[in-house]
Amino acid sequence: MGVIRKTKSVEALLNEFNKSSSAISAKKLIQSLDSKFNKTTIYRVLDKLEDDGLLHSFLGKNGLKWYAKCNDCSSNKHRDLHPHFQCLDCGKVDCLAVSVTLPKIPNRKIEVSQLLIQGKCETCFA
Amino acid sequence: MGVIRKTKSVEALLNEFNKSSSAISAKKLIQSLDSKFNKTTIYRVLDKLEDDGLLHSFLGKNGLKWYAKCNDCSSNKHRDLHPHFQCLDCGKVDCLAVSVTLPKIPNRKIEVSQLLIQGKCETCFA
DNA sequence: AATTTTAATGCAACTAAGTTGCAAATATAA
DNA sequence: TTATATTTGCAACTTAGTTGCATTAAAATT
Repeated sequence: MGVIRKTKSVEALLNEFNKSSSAISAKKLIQSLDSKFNKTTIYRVLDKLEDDGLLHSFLGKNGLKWYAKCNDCSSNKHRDLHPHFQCLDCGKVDCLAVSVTLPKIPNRKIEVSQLLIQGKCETCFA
Repeated sequence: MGVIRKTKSVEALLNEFNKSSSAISAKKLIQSLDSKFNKTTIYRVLDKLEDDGLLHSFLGKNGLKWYAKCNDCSSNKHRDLHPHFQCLDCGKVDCLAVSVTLPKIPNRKIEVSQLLIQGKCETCFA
């Protein structure tokens, strides 16, 4: 969790997340930035940006890793229930600005929780 | 979705799920039954049992695939919000017998949803 | 500004979960 | 008992993500 340096890769990745409000998969980022950076670098920078609270990650369809910008979740240390919606047709993932109340679970300590909702998005739901 | 045959592998796998009420990862099943069946067979039988509504699957930590017996979820076609709890210490996954109400999402068609809660289980939460 | 320290990068090789094609074996139907 | 259809094992493959290490670049120190 060292201080984050202003490198080209950090800049390029943050730029990708500023371009769209959707979540982006690591796979997609590697494809998009293939000519500029090595995939190892991308995985490592994403990791670091998550550690530093600028991004949060979650698993989508097929166990693929997705990242999205943190808006207000940095304050509560990612312990809120952050729902994501993935379209099973086009694959797009959106962060839903909705809060879900967790069930009560006695004798257990909740650290993270993720809710993935899958179906058809506005565009594909004709 | 053909008729399921009473083969040794089907019997062995169902037996594993009858032994414990916890969910079991495909990885674990392959390890347990390594001497008896090929991993390909295990993946295929799990697939089939899920198709036939005897098991349901979801993704746990690191995108690993987990399976659990269907108790009452076969009736509503797996469209209920079925929460799972995974212990980040020992890795165990339990199906929680709690129902969670989904947020309202306009213009989208919800097909599946999964809620994974991670933290420390009763045993590891000392 | 030059040098030292520390972190970031690229590369190649690796790991591991899950998949595929095909021939052989086994279960069910006829 | 024979014919048909499904299941199995095997080996080879796919692919997202990781690791070690030498090199490069950023920031701190002098």
